[in-house]
Amino acid sequence: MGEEQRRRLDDRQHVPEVTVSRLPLYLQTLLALAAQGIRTVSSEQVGQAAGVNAAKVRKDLSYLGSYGTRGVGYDVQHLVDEMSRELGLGRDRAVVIVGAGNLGHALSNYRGFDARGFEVVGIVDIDPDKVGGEVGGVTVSDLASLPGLVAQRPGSIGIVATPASAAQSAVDALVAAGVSSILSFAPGTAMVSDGVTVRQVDLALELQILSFYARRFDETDDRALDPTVL
Amino acid sequence: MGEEQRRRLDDRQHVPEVTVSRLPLYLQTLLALAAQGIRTVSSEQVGQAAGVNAAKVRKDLSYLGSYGTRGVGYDVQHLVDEMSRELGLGRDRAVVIVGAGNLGHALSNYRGFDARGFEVVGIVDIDPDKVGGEVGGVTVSDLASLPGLVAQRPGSIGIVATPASAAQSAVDALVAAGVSSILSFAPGTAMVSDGVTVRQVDLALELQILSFYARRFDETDDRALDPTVL
DNA sequence: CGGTGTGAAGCCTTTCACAGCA
DNA sequence: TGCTGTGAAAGGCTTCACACCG
Repeated sequence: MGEEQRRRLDDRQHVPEVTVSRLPLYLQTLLALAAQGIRTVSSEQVGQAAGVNAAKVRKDLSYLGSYGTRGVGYDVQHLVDEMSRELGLGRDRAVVIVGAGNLGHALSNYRGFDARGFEVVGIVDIDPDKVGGEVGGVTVSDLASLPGLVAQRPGSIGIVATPASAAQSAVDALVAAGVSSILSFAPGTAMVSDGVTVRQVDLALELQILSFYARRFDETDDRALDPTVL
Repeated sequence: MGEEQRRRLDDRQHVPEVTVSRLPLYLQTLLALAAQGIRTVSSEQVGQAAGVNAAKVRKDLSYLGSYGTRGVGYDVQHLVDEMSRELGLGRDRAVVIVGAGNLGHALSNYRGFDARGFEVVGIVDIDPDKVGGEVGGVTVSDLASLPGLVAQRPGSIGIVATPASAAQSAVDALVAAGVSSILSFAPGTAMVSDGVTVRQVDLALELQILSFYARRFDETDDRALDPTVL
C-alpha cells in the first residue's frame, strides 16, 4: 500500500461520525441543484437547502479535502463526484434483506434503492411457506442461501426485517456470510463483533421519542404533573 | 414572565435531546427485565442490556429525578412508571398515516405499534383508487378527512409515507389538522413552523451512510466514478 | 469583493471518580 | 459494603470570525 493511499485511508477514519451521517444529505441536495442546472454553489446555498448552518457545511466538506474556490463556491459536479467516491457509491452496492414479512415486502418494492445505486440481490426467510415466492422482482430464498448471495459482492449491506425474536440470529447469519454493514428494523440491541457497523431504525421507538414532544399538547394529564413541568 | 419562572421552564426543557432519544431504549430494556421477573436493577445491568455505558444511564435517569436507591439500584416497576409518564405514554396515542402505498401498508400492518400503546386511527391518501380500501383493519380515507381523524385526539402523531414529491404537502396537511409530532419516511427536508417536531427516516440515506463504512471492505478502489449510478 | 478554509472559542455530551447514603 | 447521584474533567461538535485567495 502506497504512502498516498494510506494517508487517505487514515484521513477517512477521522471524518467524524456526525459528518458522515450528513454527507448523504448534502449529496442529495447537490444532485437536486445539479438537476436544476446549477453548476456552482456556496456553502450558504447548500446549507439553506439542507437545513444546516453554512459554517457546518464548510467544516464538513473540509474533511473531504479542499474542493471549493475562494470567492466563488463549489463546483457542483466536482463535489458530487468527490462525495460519491468518499461514500463508496461509485458502483452498485448489493443489498440483502432478511425477513420476507410486511416490512421485507415493502422494502424490496421500494424504488428508491435502485434509484440511488443499491441493488436488492436477494430476500431470505426461514419460513418454508415464504421461500419460493416472489417479491418486488426478487425470489424469496432460504436463509441458507445467504452466503451465496453476497459471496461475489464484497461490501454488501444487509437489512434485518425480522421480528425482534429472530433479529440476533439474522444479524449473526449476515455477519457469518461476510456482511459487515447492517441496517436493522428490529427492536432491541444486537450484539456484534468489532468491525461490524449496525444502524438501527426502531419504529415504535421513534414514536415514543415523538410522544415525549407531543406531550406538550396533551390536555392536562390525568396523573399529577410535576409542578415545574411546563 | 418572571426571571425565575423562565429559568424553571428552561431547566425543564433541558432534558438533553440525546437523553430523550435514549429513554425509550431504557424503557424497552426495563420492560424486558420486568417480564423476566426482575424487580431491581443497577445502572450497570441496564447499561449492559441497552448497550450503553453505566455512567450515562445514571446521568440520563438523573434528569428525570432521583428514583434510585444508593447501594441497591432502581426499582424496575417504579422506573417504568416514571419513564412512561415522562414520555407521555400513560394513554394510547393516536397515529395517522399519510400515504397508502407499500410503506403505508406495511406500517399499518405493523403489530409493534399496538403493542406499545400507539393506535393507528386512520390512513389517508389522495388517490381515489386507494380510498375505501382496507389495510391492516383500517379503512383508507381521503386526505380531506384527516382533520376529523385527529380532532378528538390531541397530541396525535402523524406518519408521512408518501413519495418525496408529496411530502411537503402531507406535512402541511398534518400540521393544519393540528398534528405537531411527525415521523417522515420521505426523502428531503420538510419545512415546518416552530413548535412542530419532525423526525425523519430516509432509507436510502441510511444505506448511503452504511456504504461509507462498507467501503473499507471493498477491494481497492481508486477507480474513476461512474456518474450513471447516481 | 465574496466566499472558502480553519484556528479558536463555546457549548454540549460523555466519562471519570468519589462523596454520600441505604 | 455497594451503588446512586453528581461535580469536574475530557472529548467532540458547532459556531464564530477572520486570514486568505481567486
